[in-house]
Amino acid sequence: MGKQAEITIHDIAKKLGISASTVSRALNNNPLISKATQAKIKETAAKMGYRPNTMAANLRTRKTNTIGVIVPLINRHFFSSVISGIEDVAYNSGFAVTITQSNDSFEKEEKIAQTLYSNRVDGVIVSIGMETTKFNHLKHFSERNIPLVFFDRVVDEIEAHKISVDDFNGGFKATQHLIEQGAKKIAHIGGPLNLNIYRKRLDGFCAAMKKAGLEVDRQMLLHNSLTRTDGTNAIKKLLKNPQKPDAIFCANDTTALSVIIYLVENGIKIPEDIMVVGFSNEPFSEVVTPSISTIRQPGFEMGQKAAELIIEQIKQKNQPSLFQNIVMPTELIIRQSSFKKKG
Amino acid sequence: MGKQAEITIHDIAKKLGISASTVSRALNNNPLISKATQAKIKETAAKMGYRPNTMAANLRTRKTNTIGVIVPLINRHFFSSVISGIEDVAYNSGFAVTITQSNDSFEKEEKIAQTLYSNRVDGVIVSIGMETTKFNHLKHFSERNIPLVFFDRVVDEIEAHKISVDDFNGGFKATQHLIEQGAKKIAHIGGPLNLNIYRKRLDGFCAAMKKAGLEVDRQMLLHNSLTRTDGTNAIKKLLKNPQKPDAIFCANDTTALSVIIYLVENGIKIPEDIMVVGFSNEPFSEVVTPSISTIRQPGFEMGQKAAELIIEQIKQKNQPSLFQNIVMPTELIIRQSSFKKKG
DNA sequence: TTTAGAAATGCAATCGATTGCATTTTTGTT
DNA sequence: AACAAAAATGCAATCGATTGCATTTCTAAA
Repeated sequence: MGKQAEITIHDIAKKLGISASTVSRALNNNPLISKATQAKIKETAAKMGYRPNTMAANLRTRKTNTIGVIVPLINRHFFSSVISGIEDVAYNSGFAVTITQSNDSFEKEEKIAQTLYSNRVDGVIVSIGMETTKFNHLKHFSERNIPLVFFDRVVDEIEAHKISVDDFNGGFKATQHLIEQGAKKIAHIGGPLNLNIYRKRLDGFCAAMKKAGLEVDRQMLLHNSLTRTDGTNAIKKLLKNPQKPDAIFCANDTTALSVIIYLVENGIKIPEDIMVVGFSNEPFSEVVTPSISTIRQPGFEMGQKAAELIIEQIKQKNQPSLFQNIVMPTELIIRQSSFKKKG
Repeated sequence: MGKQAEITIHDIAKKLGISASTVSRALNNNPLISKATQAKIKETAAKMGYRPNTMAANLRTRKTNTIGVIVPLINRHFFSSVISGIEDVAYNSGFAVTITQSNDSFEKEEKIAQTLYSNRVDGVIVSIGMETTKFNHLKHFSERNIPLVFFDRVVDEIEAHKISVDDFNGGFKATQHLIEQGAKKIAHIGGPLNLNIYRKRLDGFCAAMKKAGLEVDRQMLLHNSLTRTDGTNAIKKLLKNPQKPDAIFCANDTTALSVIIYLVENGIKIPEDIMVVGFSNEPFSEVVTPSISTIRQPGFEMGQKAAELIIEQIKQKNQPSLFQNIVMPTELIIRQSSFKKKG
């Protein structure tokens, strides 16, 4: 088979009768090398089919030009949007991206973090898993001056750049909208409270209720993992209450979808009997019937921003004295599932 | 700041008064090392917070334990499912995964391939972009004995393992189903014909038509990039024909969605006036109204299989004499957009 | 033509782990 | 106790590119 030998700078050097250092410098556009020599070296390198061995360079320079990314699940629209944004910016800055998924398992998240460290990634962008309540595996990075950027599911306990959407405001706007549409008994199906995105959405919900002088009924607050099944169970539970809700704010669109499907199946009218608002603006939200009112999260842009921040940190070597806490604005998208009348 | 120095096997060796080779062997569970020494070394390594430097090992062993993945767009349900499947298997076999997206740009695909090679990934899993008609950048891998596995958008010209769904059969089943539902004038909105998945879907379409003794009307065959906009333009065009279709087989769900939305907006009844079938089973297809009949593609499983195949190749070093061409079965999912009566 | 200074190139160590081969230590047998 | 065989450990080269410092070559002014 065409078992081509691997070509190194030494091969090029030998062929041209010069030293490897000169070849290395020429290929890196080092101005110490004369234009003539550089041209000759580059030409020969191309002709010989030379491809630099990044590992060797990495080992020597102690840089990998690689950004590690940890997300709960790649195959989720929001996360894959973020990844896409990260990849976009990283690629244009000459960085590779290593993607890993924790599957919301703490154990896997820890192992992944170790692997990324062993691979000496230059920086890590992470959104923590649902089970994560300890953070040593992540502190490890900042302790070693390896830039860390959190997005969406951020960690308060660690100093780092953080990018999140305005979950509080999102929860607030969603709830206020329901109130404006005439809701009085609003339920909330939220996520695990160890994740502050869900705490904040809940806080926003409560704040809007309080502002409107409405009571938050304990029975109307449910928390689970926000899967399709969880959503169905939650709506069943809510409908068993003596006090039935006239509106539900779900902490994600998946749950909202479950709720809607269950309600439609059981002949309960949306939005007339019960209004529903979700969170995240998943692609299906727009096209389902009734279409789901939701809070838009700019995933791609968050990814871009995360990559920009981490690359900036990587380039300026030492940790910045001031960490940014970027809160992306949320946008309420009103669709059929909650639209009765002009607010 | 806690600027921890990096710990190497030499540090461990020095602390224990032994040689670095012994430390290296102990950490790699080499049986040459006595149990006692090994235990002591591992303990000390843990205590000192040692983390292996993968780059150094990689350079020496000429392996990276990394799989490169090239997809057109990460942020697409099918592709992110595949990636998720790849990551799943790779992680469990100790491989890292570097993900890149070509954005369907040939230029970017070429550069990405170079970068992956420079990073000396152990293997590459790829689904080519829409613009790709030349393959030197990919042949480069197989010529250098770097395992290559294609999925979905495979390349006939290169010998390698290939994993695709049965696009022909998918197209055939979709069309046959429409015929069974009473369609006579069936249109097809397909993708670029340089991608064989779209050629095969078209072939399946034509075969089913021929089998039923139906004519394929040239006017009823459109090809574009299958975006939302393309879909809308295509349906507009089809409706302008003197001969209007009574059914449309779309080569992906996105196009089917565009078609459906346009038809609904214009008061054309689905499936009564026009039936629609898509391809891929995107998450929205199930929940849109009318729900979209489609062909299921097992993305996650394809990713798993791709990872298994490439890892197998990587481990047995030399290229297999026989390349597999795995064709995953497709499944027709009948939903509202095409269901008039029992087939 | 010299020669100082600038420009270009080369030497050799380095990054951290691996590994073939040599050497030392241990074990078991007589 | 002696010694061969087996087990454990160490030495030193290696992977390929980078880079501080030394050396050579070139340029231009005297």
